[in-house]
Amino acid sequence: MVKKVIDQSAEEKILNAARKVFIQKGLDGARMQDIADEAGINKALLHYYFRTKEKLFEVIFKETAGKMFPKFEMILLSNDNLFDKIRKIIAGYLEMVIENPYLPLFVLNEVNRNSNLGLTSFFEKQKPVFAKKFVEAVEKEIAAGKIKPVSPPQLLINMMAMCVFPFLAKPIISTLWQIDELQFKSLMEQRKKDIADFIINSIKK
Amino acid sequence: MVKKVIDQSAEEKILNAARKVFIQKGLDGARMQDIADEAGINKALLHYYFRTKEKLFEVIFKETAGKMFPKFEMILLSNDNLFDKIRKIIAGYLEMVIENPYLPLFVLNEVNRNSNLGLTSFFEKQKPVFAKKFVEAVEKEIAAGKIKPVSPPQLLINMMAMCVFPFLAKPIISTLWQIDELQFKSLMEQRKKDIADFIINSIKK
DNA sequence: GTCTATATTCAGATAGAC
DNA sequence: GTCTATCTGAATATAGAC
Repeated sequence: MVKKVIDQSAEEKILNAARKVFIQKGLDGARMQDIADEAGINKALLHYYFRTKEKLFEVIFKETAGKMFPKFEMILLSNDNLFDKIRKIIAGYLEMVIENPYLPLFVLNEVNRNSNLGLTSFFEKQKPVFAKKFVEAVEKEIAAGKIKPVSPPQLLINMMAMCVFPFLAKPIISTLWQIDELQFKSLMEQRKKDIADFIINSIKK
Repeated sequence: MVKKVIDQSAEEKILNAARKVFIQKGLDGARMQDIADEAGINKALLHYYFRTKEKLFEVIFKETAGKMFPKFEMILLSNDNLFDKIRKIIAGYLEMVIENPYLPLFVLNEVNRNSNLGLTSFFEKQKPVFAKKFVEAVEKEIAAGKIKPVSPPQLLINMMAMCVFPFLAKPIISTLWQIDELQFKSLMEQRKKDIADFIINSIKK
């Protein structure tokens, strides 16, 4: 049987709807009815495909969390110097967050939940590869006397913080500086360069 | 009638319990039964004092959000130079977050909610005083040629980001770097100095 | 003011026809 | 596979005794 490409299968419709609703409202705030409405089908079908709300959520979460740790290994393995690596990581990461502004709060909420959905294991898989390479890259430059002796974990935390935080605090920032949607977006675009400069200025000798 | 000081009034017990439960689980995740249990009283009394769950939540939220914008005016009005002001703001802010590690996620969640509890107005009250003084302090130093020409909003975002973000991402950080509760705490203590240095290194000429 | 018992509403999940 | 109708449990909220 030929697969239709124009309209989505029920399962795809559900996943798209669930993604939208869960990311906006979180696990507790989301309603199966909301998801069904969004998908244009009925509640029963959600359970037919995914059995329970938690299982459906888990699918969405795992898929989503994957986006938060993009393919940095490639950049870290490249021949670029550290500063260029940092620029590329920040640009790529900020790009992703600009396109998925609700993603950070969604992931952070779930990660801070008590009853963990086995995502600790998810991040543990990423750890050895990524963290180790990052530490190596930084320590090499320190040893070479190119940058100040900074703690690699602190540096990485700062990079992530500056990319992600403004999207978490968007309502506060918009109110505080009296800016609208468009101005906020241009502020974020501007950050692509600003953050990298900020970081590099701070660590270069 | 003499007021007892040893044990709290029912209302105080409720507020303490509600604070704890709401901050940990959020509005949607919290259960009135949890709050009643925590307070050592029964559900009916919650409604007697606060009518609805939403009203109780609102009380807790407003009280809590107040802590997030501490008394920076005092520091900004002081005779310290900008670098010392920055050091003091960061130290004070980080201190507060270390003592209330669940507070940032709680506040950011509510602030990002659609059906706002009138907290936009809350932040609007703080805006003119704080933001204006901060801009003035930064622009003065730029004009004097003491620091590089940085955007004050971006600078403030960066400061807040570096203070708050590690507590939002604590589970990720702990897993990524394989550290326990104690090590995390000492990492955060270390940040008090690190962040200020990081910022100042980045903007000084 | 504080409790027990109960009403009410709502949401997740299932049964069963088509 | 997809629907309507329904069950079941849970959570907010109220009634009413003490």
